Amino acid sequence: MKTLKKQEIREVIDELEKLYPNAECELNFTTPFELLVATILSAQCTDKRVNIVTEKLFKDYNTPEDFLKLKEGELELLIKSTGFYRNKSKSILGTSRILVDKYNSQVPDTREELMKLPGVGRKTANVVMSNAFGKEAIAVDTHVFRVSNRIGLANSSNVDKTEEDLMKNIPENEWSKAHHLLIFHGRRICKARNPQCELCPLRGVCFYYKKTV
DNA sequence: AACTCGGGGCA
DNA sequence: TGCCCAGAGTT
Repeated sequence: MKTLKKQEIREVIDELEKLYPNAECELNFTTPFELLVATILSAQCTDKRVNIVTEKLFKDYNTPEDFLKLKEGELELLIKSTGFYRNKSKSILGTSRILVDKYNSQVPDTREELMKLPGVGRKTANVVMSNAFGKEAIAVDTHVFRVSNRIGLANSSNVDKTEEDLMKNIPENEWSKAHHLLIFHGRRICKARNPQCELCPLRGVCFYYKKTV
């Protein structure tokens, strides 16, 4: 596998934008803190189920102070259907504690500070920076990783280097947009199993398609 | 690099 | 019933 040429990369982004003109974050939130909580909950869970949980959860709890009123076990019950609920409950409460104690209950907007919060890795930090603070970032989840390496926007076996490849190959003012386009494509056509290559406009340049033909 | 956490939707 | 889902922490 190699990576595409610059002109091909331009065409890929344009094609994906035509295919998904409304690609955007599908998690429901009204504040950076709500997005941070929703993104922690979204690990190995569909965003639809996260939205079902947060729709009720955020009615009663939408600030770090609110969540600190809950015991770990109480929060576990509220978020149970998102899976990994023990880890997520610890992460949300630990993060809430730090925000109240050190950040005046505000969510920091730098990757370094976000990644110090329990349960916040590079992917979650990038999602928050991009969708809550308008900073350009490429959050590499399973979809972005798979699709970009199949097509040839990246050529790497780990997510950190995939992010480096993407930042190198994609203009900085399009990082956040590209992130959403790759997720939409991964969920609808370039699926992990049985990808719908016959529906994909990127067949002409895609390394994965060339390999499977 | 491999392992663990996990309930719910869907075939 | 088996497989999979907008990851992160530990060993």
